[in-house]
Amino acid sequence: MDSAAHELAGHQTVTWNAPSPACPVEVSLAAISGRWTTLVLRDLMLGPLTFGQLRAGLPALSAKVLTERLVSLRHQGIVTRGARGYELTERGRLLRPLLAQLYRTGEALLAEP
Amino acid sequence: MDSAAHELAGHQTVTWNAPSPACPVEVSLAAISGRWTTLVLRDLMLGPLTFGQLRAGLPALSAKVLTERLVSLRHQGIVTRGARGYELTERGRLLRPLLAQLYRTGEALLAEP
DNA sequence: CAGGATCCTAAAAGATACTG
DNA sequence: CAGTATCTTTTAGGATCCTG
Repeated sequence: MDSAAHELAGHQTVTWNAPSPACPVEVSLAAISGRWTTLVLRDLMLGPLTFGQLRAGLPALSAKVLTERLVSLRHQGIVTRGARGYELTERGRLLRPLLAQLYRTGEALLAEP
Repeated sequence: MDSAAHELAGHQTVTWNAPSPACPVEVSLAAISGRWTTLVLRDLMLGPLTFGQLRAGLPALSAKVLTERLVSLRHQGIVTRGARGYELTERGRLLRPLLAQLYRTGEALLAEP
């Protein structure tokens, strides 16, 4: 209860309270927010992919939105574009435990109705 | 790489791919999505709170949006309204590790620029 | 106090067409 | 193929006023 309480307390200072860009929770949310974003990240976790490969894996995702996601992720330093296409950065790989936790929590929610 | 890979693989089937409500990741995202939602959840992690107490803790949050959040969280079975105000359910408490992970990941992202 | 009902604006998403 | 540009629709958020 100790470290968890500390971590939760740090989630925004208690006095002025507005969703603050400096809050670690907001930083994480910014990285995964937006429709399709977690799916794009999941695919990139497996290795570099080109634009076309990403589209092929997510057929219902329009080019426009995919472009927007990739631009945003690049601006956040989560993805880079190189010779092999798009690829997670060191920072991007930090998101893996978060995706895993999202999955685990979802499973738990589905199991406890 | 084993259990993590399994968890990531489960994040949507690979063939038809669209954000599916049945996907555990989407279930988790639904629980925490929306501006202010994580802050409301954080406050409720500490114990039951009335509508007014929640507003007092989040002064910049309008009554309308707070109402929307609480309705949504109640429909998801994450929050109940009782004699002592609003309170997390058993299911709602399942979100604690996720909030902690959001915080930790955010810290890590801020540390690795 | 604890909300509900309206109205308005802004941002996100989707469709489509186009370009290097 | 790998995007960009433009347009329309949808959704979220905020402001304000009203009510039990």
